[in-house]
Amino acid sequence: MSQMEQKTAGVPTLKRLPLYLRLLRRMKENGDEYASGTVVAKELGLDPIVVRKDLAITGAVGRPRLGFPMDEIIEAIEEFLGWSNTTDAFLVGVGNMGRALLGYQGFEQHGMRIVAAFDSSPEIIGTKVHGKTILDIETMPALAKRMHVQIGVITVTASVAQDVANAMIEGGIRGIWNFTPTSLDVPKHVILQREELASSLAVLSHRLLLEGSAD
Amino acid sequence: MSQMEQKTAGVPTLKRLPLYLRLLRRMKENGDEYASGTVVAKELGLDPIVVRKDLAITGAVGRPRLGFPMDEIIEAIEEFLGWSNTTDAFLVGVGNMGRALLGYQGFEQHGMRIVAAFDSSPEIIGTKVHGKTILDIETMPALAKRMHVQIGVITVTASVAQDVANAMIEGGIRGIWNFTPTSLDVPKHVILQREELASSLAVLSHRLLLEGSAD
DNA sequence: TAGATTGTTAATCGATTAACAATC
DNA sequence: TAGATTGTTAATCGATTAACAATC
Repeated sequence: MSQMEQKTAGVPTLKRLPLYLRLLRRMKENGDEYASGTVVAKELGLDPIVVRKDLAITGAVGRPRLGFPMDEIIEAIEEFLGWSNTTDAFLVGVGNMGRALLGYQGFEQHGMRIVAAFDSSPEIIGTKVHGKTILDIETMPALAKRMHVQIGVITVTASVAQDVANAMIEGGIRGIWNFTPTSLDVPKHVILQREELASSLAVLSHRLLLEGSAD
Repeated sequence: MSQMEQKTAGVPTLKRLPLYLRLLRRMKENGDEYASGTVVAKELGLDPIVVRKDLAITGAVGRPRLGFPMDEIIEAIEEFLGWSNTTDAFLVGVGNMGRALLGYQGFEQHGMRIVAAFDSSPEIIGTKVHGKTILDIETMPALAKRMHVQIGVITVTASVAQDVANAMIEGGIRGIWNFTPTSLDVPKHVILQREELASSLAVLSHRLLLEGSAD
């Protein structure tokens, strides 16, 4: 229906939008009918101007003095992120991290549903993890193609991550969420999102160091 | 011994340093004696100028035509991040994510060692997870103080995250790595690092949306 | 009206990108 | 010497911060 042009946003803005969304949903549960950028900013410890700009990019229109009507602003963020409908995902690699992600209930509120999980180990294939039967990795590309799966989550050992990525691409997967410390090579139409725990730790470590030496 | 001033770096640089470090360690294993910014950049898909600037900030000095002596550059990065000695950490909340992190072997190569894990559930306390006995959360602050633990990893349910953070601060913990979707309130001398899976998913989702609508 | 908030325009800051001299 | 690479200086780009008019 809406033929409107999808605007593009910078990465920092995109990363903050889910924080707003989570808070706004909670405020809605509490019965609030409007949300002002000021309140959102204070609640999340952000600058109000940042929040206002971020919300503006979603196309939502606020009312001076009141803020944004709750349903409109929530829908605007969901629409902007493509979270109005959840996208199907496959997960490959049922180790520690894979199990944790399979058990995490929150993804559906963030636009993604893990519809199947795969592994290569005969001991794991066929077992159930968090209610999902683990399938043979060999069957993954064909199944991805048939089900038009868009997102692939990689939680295997670093050494086989590239092979798994290749298989996902063969299956028509367009977005890869990589939890391994491997730099993947993919065609440029495939979108890569790397989850790098070491990077977070580096930021934390460096700040601890500075803080400690400030005495 | 070295009285030198610790330089400060921007967040983007800090996040890239672990990628360099991992690659350089692998190159060293392979017997390489020098590493040039050019090679590192190509291997990781980054701009060579970015790599050069990032490496410069660690204080390492390269040789024109050759690059950086392997041992010197590795040590410079480790030193800069405070990863020459591993820092002790406590983990609180042995659910899906907590278990995954306890099972992850890689943290010690990134400056952190989880020396104990805690939970509040009587069914879990006393059991072993990945070889570590789970302790009662009630004992955590005193133990943190006694052991001078610096880092606290929070993997509990969102609703109790603030309580756990408070207990950690009571125990003298200076850096908190928060895996829950809760905005924590902490004194300003405490360093917060939030791990927000929804943010990564937002970036991926938005790009999928743009790519898809480009047809 | 008075006042809080939106939305926009301008200024600042920091990161990335570009250009190039110095060096082994 | 020739050539690849470092290290530095300048230019560009984008994000954050500041200022302020418009509005209900």
